[in-house]
Amino acid sequence: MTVTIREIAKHAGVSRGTVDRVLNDRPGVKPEVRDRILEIVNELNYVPNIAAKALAYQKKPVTFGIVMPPKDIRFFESIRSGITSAAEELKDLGVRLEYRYVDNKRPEEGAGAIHELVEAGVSGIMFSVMDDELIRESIDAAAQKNVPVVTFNSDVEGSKRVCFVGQDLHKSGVVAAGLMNRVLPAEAKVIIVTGSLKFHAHRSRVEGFKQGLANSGSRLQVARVIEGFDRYEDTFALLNQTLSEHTDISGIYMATGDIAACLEVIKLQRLEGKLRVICNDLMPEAEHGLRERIIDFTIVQNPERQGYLSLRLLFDLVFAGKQPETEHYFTETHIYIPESL
Amino acid sequence: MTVTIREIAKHAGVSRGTVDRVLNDRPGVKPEVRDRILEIVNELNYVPNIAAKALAYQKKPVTFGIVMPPKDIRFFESIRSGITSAAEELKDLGVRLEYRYVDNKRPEEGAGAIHELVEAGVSGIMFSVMDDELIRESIDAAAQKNVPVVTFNSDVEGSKRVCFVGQDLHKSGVVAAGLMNRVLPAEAKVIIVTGSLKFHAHRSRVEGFKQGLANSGSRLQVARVIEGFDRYEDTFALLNQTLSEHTDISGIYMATGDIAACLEVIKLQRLEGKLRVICNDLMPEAEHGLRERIIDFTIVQNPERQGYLSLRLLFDLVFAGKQPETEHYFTETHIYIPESL
DNA sequence: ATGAAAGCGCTAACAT
DNA sequence: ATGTTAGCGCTTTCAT
Repeated sequence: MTVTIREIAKHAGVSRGTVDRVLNDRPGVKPEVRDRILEIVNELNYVPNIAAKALAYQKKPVTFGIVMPPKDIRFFESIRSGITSAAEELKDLGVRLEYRYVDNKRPEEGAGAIHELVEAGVSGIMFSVMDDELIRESIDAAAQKNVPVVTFNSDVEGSKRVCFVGQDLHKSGVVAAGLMNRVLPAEAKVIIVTGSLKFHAHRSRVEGFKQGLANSGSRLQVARVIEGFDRYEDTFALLNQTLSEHTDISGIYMATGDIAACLEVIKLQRLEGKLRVICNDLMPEAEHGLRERIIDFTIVQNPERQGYLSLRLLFDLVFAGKQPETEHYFTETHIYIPESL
Repeated sequence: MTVTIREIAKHAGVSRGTVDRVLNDRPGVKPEVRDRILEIVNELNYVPNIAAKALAYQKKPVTFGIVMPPKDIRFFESIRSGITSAAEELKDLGVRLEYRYVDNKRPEEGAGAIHELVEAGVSGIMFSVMDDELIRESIDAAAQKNVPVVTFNSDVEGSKRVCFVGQDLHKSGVVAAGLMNRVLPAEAKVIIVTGSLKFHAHRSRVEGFKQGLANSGSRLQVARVIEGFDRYEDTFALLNQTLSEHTDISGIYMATGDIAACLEVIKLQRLEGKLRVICNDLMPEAEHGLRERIIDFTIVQNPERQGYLSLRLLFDLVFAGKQPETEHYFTETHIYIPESL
């Protein structure tokens, strides 16, 4: 027999309305009554019926806000598709989505979006904008008003977000090292391309790679780490120069940075097939590089799943009161070669 | 405004009960009325509300039957975990599961299970038992009685199952070839281990592998294809013999077969690290081989997803009347190395 | 502070 | 053959 609100009410000798008030933290119940009801709820192991809840909410659908970089950022496409498929499943349960696209470089936009959404009465927020003090405050303010925030893809550490869903950057570096080990001879030299070592996110992959080499007792050498600052020109110039100067390089790990620039340099120097190249993610340039057989492997961390899971976690929290089981949800690491496309 | 049954009824000038009868193919409606209602349903683009449906079904929960090999078959563990997580999501919508574990080698058990489940009144069946005439008949009989069957992991071709969810065996072979190409020198020799070339499923991977080599213009040579009939002894003996006779082999593709046997032979001949070994799936032996660095890669096709998707498809079909979009759903192909575990 | 009752959209049992 | 109505479990509004 499933326990319903009616049951609880009967046991407590009150009306269902009162039980509902208690369960949803609404005011207007004497503390002692509230306590007694909560006790019974626990004792009887009451679990709300989602279908009934969804049906009752029909008039005033539950809305979740989503704050992320603009649509034209290709990287977020697959995350969006994951969100969409979760939304598809939850549509039947009356869940609506409200997107806010903000500039990653302007924390005030992200913070503003959160504020707006909270004012608009959303029941939860998915958030993916680069870490910043303004944003942290904004998330905490939302938490204060009982609007849970789930960060995805990039975390806002130290904030009161309920959890983070994203990649394990360190691990992707370790995996890249593992691959290099398998495709290169023992003492080969490789270089790493990253955005900027100042950023934790960029550094993680580089560190993972180095640690991966160390852990496996590899004798591969990292000849150089190039910081391209995610700009085409810088990446192109530095990589071009490095490869000209060091003709004994046999592998490149594109940890972060402009893949197109990397591909161009390789073509320019006619190194196609002579270098083993590993990059991350399945953006169009990476796919292109794979198909052209310039890139050997790309390491992907299930972005669809990131989107799907974030929304699902928010839903479970809001609808079923189910707290996330961990603070960090990492999506699985997968390796792609052209044949697996 | 969402279109409800009430709306339809109003438009058609009938009662909601009648509309319900039409929508659920229940008897007792004049054909002309039925047609008119269906017309209106289409015109107004009616979509049933899942939450309401689930709530109404509360008394008599919808049950899906699952027929698969016994629990002790490790391979099905991850598929089961995928089923479980879908079931978790659907529990709130009143979905119940009824498992039947049957011997893969005894078609009559599988056929019997389907029959029983249909008699027991399940609303749909997930099925994974090896192809056979008896089974085909049983699936068709279920279809006749309006009980949809989704096959997963291994298909029952030619039957009236609504769709199949599983691996793309050919593709896994192609990917294996792609990997071999990258880790072995141009003219190296490899051998393939399979169960029996008589079985379509076993053959597919082997063919995929060969075709993968051909397509990429590889000069790798397949020195031999060994049929181990999925038995430890046969696999061990044949592989041991082959590797003794051909000392110029530099790679093994374990397409299908006993991985433990393969690992033993390699250890026996002290070939650890000298051979590049690629296998499939993430069973305990494969994991073990990966960690020991005897197996270089294992190719996995998302078994959790197979379980999850099969149940979800069944649900969508039964609850929302959503027909599967394709007859074959293939899960994604992923490559694992020890570092990605 | 608490109770009673009217839905949310659909199903099923009962009436006509 | 078709209409009516009482739930399914929860929320919310209106009484008390």
